[in-house]
Amino acid sequence: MSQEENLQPEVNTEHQILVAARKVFTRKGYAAARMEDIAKEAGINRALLHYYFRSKDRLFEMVFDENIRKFYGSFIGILTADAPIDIRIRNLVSAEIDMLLHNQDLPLFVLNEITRNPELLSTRINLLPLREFKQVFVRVITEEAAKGNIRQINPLHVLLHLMSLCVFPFVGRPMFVAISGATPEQFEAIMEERKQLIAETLIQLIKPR
Amino acid sequence: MSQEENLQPEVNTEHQILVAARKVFTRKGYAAARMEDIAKEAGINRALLHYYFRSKDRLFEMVFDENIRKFYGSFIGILTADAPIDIRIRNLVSAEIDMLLHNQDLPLFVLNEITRNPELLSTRINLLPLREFKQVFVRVITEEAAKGNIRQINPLHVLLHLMSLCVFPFVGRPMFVAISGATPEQFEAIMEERKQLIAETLIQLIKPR
DNA sequence: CTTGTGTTTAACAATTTAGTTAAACTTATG
DNA sequence: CATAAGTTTAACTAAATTGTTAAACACAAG
Repeated sequence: MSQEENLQPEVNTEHQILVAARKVFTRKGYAAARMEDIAKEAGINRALLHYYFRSKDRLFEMVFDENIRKFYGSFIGILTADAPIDIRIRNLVSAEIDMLLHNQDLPLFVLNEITRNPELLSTRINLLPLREFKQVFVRVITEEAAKGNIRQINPLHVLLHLMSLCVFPFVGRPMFVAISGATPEQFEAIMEERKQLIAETLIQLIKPR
Repeated sequence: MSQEENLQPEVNTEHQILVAARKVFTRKGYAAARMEDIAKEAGINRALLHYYFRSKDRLFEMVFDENIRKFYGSFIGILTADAPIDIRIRNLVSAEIDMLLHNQDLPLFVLNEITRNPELLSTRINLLPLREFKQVFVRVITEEAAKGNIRQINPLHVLLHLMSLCVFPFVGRPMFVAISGATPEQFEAIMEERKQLIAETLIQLIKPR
């Protein structure tokens, strides 16, 4: 029949395993993640895990690829949109923080795995889109500076400001929660507030002097 | 004789082990650190490691305590000094980045271990000085705002800006290096530049509107 | 020289974990 | 029903790792 093939791709076992693996790997990191944890999370047993995916490394590879794409995925499009630079910055910050609010474990996972194993970036294709984003970013900042819309400034500083302000709160979240006593809801509210604050900070940073 | 006791505390084995453990744990994290690695780094063998420190956990505990103290240690003093607020901010940022340049693996280690095991903060004494720093910070910002030296702003936002801008580059360093191609020397130079940029950003953030 | 502390060597036990395998069971489909 | 793919159970291997132990060794101090 014409509807034979997978009406609900979410409920086949292979996909369930991938979802479970992403959750476990992203939360605990490669070293601390146990195949048993993933099996339990997926509601199956270890034997079936290896039946679908040969090894822990293969599973991790897929999760890492997906996660690193997600990590910078939200950045790329907005930057080259047809809008004034400060609008683009507002949209960029907002999109990035929205993505991070939905994937709070993502940054620590990505930064961790890259630190422990830099070849994840250098040997794989993973680096290319990241490089491309950086080039687009540098070009945009340089062009806007040439037009006089913003001041002359090393684009890498702007990039570091952007990444720092958006990403760090999610990496430092447990420490922030410990010292501030914020609940998850309060943390989320603070990050919503920060969207504006961060955008204003960045606009202030690049404003002609 | 009067000079019998330890003229060079750096060369006794116990201290050598602690230095080695700090290096290995801080670089690789608890889960990935091997007792064998620590022994090799200290130039001894595993048996002697257990002769001095009963277990991996005990060793880790000491390293963690030392590291978390170092992590916020540089913050505390400067904040209450007798100087205009923007001078204090400049000094704070400068001291913090200097500390991080000398302990580049520190932030990822601390944030990682706290994330994987939040009780490290909640059950131990470790949280107290951190809380104290936060209280001092909030008080200083609030007082300065009351005096009209700075604008009304949630001190937690200022704290997050400060931590984000200072700490993140060291957590994201491998990714930054991968996309920018910066050498270690260039990275260090960029961070030196950023001292001023970050201080200006923070001053701009709290400036009366 | 003797003694005790620090140290190495080497072997060992215990535990955890990844990965494999064979057999049995389930279930949808022809 | 018969078959095949999916799944479970249970046992297993192999490797890595922490921690222990006994014996020998080095060496400084009495």
